[in-house]
Parts: sequence; structure tokens; C-alpha cells
Amino acid sequence: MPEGPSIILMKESLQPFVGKQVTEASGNAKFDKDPLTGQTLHEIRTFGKQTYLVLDQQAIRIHLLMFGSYSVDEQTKPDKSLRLSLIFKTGSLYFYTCSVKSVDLEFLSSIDWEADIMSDAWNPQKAEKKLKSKPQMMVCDALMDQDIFSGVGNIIKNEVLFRIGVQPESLIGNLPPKKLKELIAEARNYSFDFLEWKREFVLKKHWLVHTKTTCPKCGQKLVKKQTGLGKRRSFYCEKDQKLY
DNA sequence: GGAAATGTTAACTG
DNA sequence: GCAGTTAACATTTC
Repeated sequence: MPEGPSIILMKESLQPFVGKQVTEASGNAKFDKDPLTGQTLHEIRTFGKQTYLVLDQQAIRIHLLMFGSYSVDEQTKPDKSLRLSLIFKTGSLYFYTCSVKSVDLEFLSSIDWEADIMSDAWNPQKAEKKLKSKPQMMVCDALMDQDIFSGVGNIIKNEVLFRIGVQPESLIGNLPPKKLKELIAEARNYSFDFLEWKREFVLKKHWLVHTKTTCPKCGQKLVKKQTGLGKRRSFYCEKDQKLY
């Protein structure tokens, strides 16, 4: 489920627990969960695809990876696959199939929050600068680079490149300045569309090329291919997306 | 039932 | 030691 926008939705569902005290913590996450009991949840912060639960003495970093999930106030008894549960007087949180780590509070200040595509702190000029320093990078890899576009996933990548008419294997350095700006603007813009569609459960309906076989613009067959160093699948139209 | 997939990290190789 | 490649993880969908 998790690309950046989905994480925002998760943050929203966790929000009611801010300011509450943990009364019990369990699960198979590989760190000492006993100290969590008694700490207060001060803040939920998201960075790209990661979520930080900020407590008194530490923060818990949650990354859902490919198949992670979570639930709030679960009725059924959680099974042994439970990675982490946090019980509060007012309710409970459960996380499954995800990466859960405990980090120092200081670690949070080392994060480049301006790289988060979903954040108010998002800094397009900074992204542009980072891109310009890597002219040999393919755009498909650049979009997936979590240091530049934190929160962008494979779906967003494919849709953004189609929207701006750029072939995934184009090199950053070959893009005209205008296209580069479009790339940055659309990465953020599409992420917010993604968020709203996801919220309304209509995301799949709005996919133009991802998992599709024909181009919605010209009707030609789309190319499906593993691209870039990340070797992630790309869907694109040879006619409507130009190779720079 | 098999293969592939919205992702990251650890463990390899040369 | 390094950069680059591969394996591992684990669940849902087609």
C-alpha cells in the first residue's frame, strides 16, 4: 500500500493518539519494547515513506515496505505476525509486516525534511540542485531516489513521466530546464492527486499508464520494461514520451 | 499454484 | 575497502 501519500493517510489515522500515554507495548519487533510503556506520544512525523512516532525518550521509525499494514482499535485478536502494538487507554495501534526501529530523538534533526515530497517544507529549488548534480542519472531512478523525492514510489514515477511526456530512460542532464522544472512540479502535484484519490478509494481508476497496456492518448501499445539501476518496471508510450 | 509487485537493507561478488 | 549486484524479507493479487 505504501507510497508517500498513503503514509499521510496513516498519519491521519494515528493522530488521535497524540498526547496519550502508552500503557502496553508488544509484538515481534527486534528491540526492547518495555521502555515504551509509560511514555507519551508527542507527535507523528512522516518523512517520505517513513513514519516516526515521537515519544518522551525515543522515536519509533516505521516503514511499511512493500506489504506493510496497520490497523487502529482492532477487534479481532492480533496473531503472531504482529510486529508492534501500542495500547493506550483510549485505543490501540497495530502494525504488521513492516520495518520497525527505535531511533534517538536526535536522529530526527538529522533528517532533510525539505526532501519530503508531501511536506510543507518541500523545497523544489533544492531538488533541482540535487538533480543537476547528477546529470548521468536516468529520470526513472531520479524520481525513485528517496534523498531527492522522498515519498515517490513506482506508481507515482510512471504516472508523472507520462504526464510530462518524458521517457523513463532519459538522462537528467539531457532534459531542457523547463522539463526539469516540470518533473519536479509534477512529482509533487501528482502525489497530492494520488492522496485524494487514495482517500476516496478511486486511485486505480485514475491510473493512465501504470499496469496498463495501451496509451490513453494515442491508443498505441504501451511499452512495459524494467528500467534504470533500480530495475523497476516502467510503463510508457514510445510515441507520447520523448527520450532525451 | 506460480509469478509478480506500491520497497529497503544485508550480504554477497569482483 | 569500494562499487555494483543479488538475496532476503513477506503478503496480496492476478
